[in-house]
Amino acid sequence: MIPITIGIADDHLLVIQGIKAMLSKKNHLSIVFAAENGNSLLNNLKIALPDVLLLDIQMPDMSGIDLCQQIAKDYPSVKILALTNMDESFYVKQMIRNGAAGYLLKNTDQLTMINAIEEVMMGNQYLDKQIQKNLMDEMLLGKKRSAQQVVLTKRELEILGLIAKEFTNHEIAESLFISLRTVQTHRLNISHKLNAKNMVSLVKEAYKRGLI
Amino acid sequence: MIPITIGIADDHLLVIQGIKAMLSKKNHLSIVFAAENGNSLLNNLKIALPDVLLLDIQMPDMSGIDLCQQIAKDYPSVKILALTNMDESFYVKQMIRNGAAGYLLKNTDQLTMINAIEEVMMGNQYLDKQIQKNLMDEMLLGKKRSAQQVVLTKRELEILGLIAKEFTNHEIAESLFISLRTVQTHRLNISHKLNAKNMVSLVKEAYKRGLI
DNA sequence: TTATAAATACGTAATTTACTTAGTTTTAGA
DNA sequence: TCTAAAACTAAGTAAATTACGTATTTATAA
Repeated sequence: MIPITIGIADDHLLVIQGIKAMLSKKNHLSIVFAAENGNSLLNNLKIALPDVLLLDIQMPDMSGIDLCQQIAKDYPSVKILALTNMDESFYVKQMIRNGAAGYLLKNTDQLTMINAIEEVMMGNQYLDKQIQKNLMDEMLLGKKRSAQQVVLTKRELEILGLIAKEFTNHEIAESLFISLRTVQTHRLNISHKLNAKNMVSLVKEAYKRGLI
Repeated sequence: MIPITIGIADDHLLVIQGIKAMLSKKNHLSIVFAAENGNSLLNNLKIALPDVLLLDIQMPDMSGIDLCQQIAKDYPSVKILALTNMDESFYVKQMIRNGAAGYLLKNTDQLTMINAIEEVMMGNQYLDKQIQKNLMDEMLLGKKRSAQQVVLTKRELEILGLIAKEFTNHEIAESLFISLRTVQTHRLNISHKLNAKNMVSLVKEAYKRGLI
């Protein structure tokens, strides 16, 4: 078996320890670093590039989704394997689009994780079984297409985030240095994109997207 | 050091592995079981009672809060140490009220965890440092008298539920056969009770109360 | 029986939202 | 590099919602 170097990025020490424990029995897998936040991750990458990076989506200082995009661009040789609790297809798509080679859920077991690592190492894509099923269902049943695959622009997402923080339109306008009307327009556009009837839908969406 | 037996309940294998890894270096700590769901936990307890139980709040089949209450009642000798991501005071209070001996956050480190285990084993209460600070702040600053302390009337709760279901005030009025103005009054009263600035707070509250 | 809380209801003013149209700046692709 | 599309910005007007004060009728507990 070819040796594989692995980097870990997760804000929970417990999870890092768990990963180490799961992988420690395999001699061909070696962990070269474990970062507890986005910044530390970027610093570690400057020093040593792993073959595979296990990347959590929720990090204290920056979004794993953004990190993924940046790392895929700056270090294309690194295979990124998303490792997270979020099983919503929205996140999966977002990560894959941003260059992730695979998507693993945190309730995974040892064999699955090692398998996933080896798959992405070989250049294949790896998706968690449950995730695959969800995506399939969504496709075939054409179920809820709306909410999740709607792409909000950066600005819209920013404003949705502030709405979720209980900012009034006026406060949003002030904090972004734009006109109240512009905020209203953005908000309305978001509502339309999400097919939202009122604020409640927006807040629910904000929850789904981890803005709350 | 006195030997301590430990049970683990967490739906993430990774976290279980992490805990095991963190505790394995200590000879006086022995893990007697690790359950991945509430049912399995209850079964394990029938076989072997640990001194300390590390209990996650989020479980696939049942709520850790309910589990805590049940276990504290059925097995009062077991010291329950909540181990979770939820740092909201609502959960902390709920767990402590339901018989938990301590509350630990998942971003904990090895020393803290072992310390917490030993504290609750000795009959003391253990609260995560950050949690302690939050609770203190809440008390001293009298900030938000914290969700659950506010008592909503049956009607108010009913209306909050409908708001959360994206009903407009008009629709609520129709479905409850009351005047629009009455709905408005109820909504306003709820907002006041919750110290809510706008709909967003209401929806968040609805989430907290499990109405969504 | 009498306070007390809950549910009901309205008037008015202020704020927010819906819908439309449109100018300017970025971004991405040919 | 140039151009078309997308994103961001902004506003007019009408409709809906919300804030706040006030008030009546039930239940309910002291």
